[in-house]
Amino acid sequence: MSAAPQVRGIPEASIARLPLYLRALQSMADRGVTTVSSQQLAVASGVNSAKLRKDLSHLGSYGTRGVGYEVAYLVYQISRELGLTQDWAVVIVGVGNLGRALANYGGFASRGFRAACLVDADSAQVGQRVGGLVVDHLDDLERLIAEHRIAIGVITTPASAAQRVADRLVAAGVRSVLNFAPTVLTVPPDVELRKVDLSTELQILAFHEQRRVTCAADAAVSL
Amino acid sequence: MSAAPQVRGIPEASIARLPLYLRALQSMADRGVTTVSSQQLAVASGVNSAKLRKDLSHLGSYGTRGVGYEVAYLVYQISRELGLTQDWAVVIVGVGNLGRALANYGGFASRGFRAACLVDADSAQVGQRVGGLVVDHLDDLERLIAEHRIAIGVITTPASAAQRVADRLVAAGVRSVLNFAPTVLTVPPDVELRKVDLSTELQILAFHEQRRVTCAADAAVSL
DNA sequence: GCGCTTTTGTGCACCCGTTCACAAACACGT
DNA sequence: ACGTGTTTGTGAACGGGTGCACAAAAGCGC
Repeated sequence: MSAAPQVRGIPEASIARLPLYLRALQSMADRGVTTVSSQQLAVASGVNSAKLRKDLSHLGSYGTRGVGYEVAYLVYQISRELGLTQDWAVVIVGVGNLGRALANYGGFASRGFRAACLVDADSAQVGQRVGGLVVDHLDDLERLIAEHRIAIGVITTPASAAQRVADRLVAAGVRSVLNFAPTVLTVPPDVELRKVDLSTELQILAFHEQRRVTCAADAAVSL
Repeated sequence: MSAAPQVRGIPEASIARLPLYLRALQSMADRGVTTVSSQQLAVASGVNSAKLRKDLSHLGSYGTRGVGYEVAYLVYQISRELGLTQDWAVVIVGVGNLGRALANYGGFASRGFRAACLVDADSAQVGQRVGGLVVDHLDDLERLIAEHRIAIGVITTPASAAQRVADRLVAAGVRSVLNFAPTVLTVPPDVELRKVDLSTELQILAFHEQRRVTCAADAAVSL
């Protein structure tokens, strides 16, 4: 196991950017590009080139000075680092509009993820076909997680149900949760929880938008 | 204009947490809570209490020492700071699964946002009713933005179309963009761009999940 | 009016992440 | 074989954010 230099030392911020680099690299590979410099890849990823080099250096010295990086090799190394060389089975809990959108989302399968189960608490939804899958009932969550070896849980329920669902996912052994419900979830420290929050993003935009008009008004007054 | 203490000095990280506090506060208000301490609100928001106090102090001294904060007043102040006392008109570009989900999402209207327009490049979609709105054609984007006084653009198109859409939004005067397409967008520096990226979030989870099994394997070897 | 308790607001030290700038390393032409 | 030009990898300075710990302030009971 000497292949891993310092596996545990990669900063979280670098990890969050690796998917970005990977996407840019795959796009380049599709266009037949075989070699790329840190400068080019940085522009394509929208980051600083020094930052990019430092990020890549965390997974090893895979570049050649005076030349750059070999695209295919870098794709492989990043994929391996992110654990995308295997398929991860995902359960989507909550078959509302968003759950349906995710189930139909093509980006899953192409990137190492597979929507293995869809569950909902509403019996009227159970049995429906959504994105090539049949909706199961929430009651069977634990059984489905065990049978399909689910590693990742995605919560697209209303906020009121999200914490209960999270608790059940964790109790059933899921240790990676992606939450779309607009609420704060509490999970044990060994569970990785990430959240995607639409209205928060919009509110941040609204702040900047309002600050703009406020500043404009202030400037008008001071003229 | 002496009401604004230091409008321009609020750190971005604090802004990003204000929506979180606001949600917790509104939930408390609904339950009839009138006063809250920084400790309580911090727990409800999942943050450190000192951080919360520092965040709130950026908008003024709205607390009472020995007592805490008045919920209703804090809701008002945060809403005002975030610019949620007015309604923001939003255009959703791209009526795929995700665009539909957003158009039907109830969380918009309740939080100061209004999906004013839906547009799509596909003529087959135009004229359909989605979430109480009729889909317009992408060709009319500029006219719709002007007529509806659109301030915020949401991009839910395929990645290949996203940059062109962003360019048109910006050219039509939109300066706040929320991008769901899995691609890096380039906009002028005075445009506020935020992104929500599903597959990136999943890939970050996959990294931690894989690291877990790697560590477990390493531990097994060293035993 | 006064001391006691509670809670805010904040100075300070620490840590993580970013960016600059440069030496080491490699390819390539001659 | 050797100099030249290019690009990586990284040391070091910098900046922003976080959390501790405490003084200042407000309410409350007596």
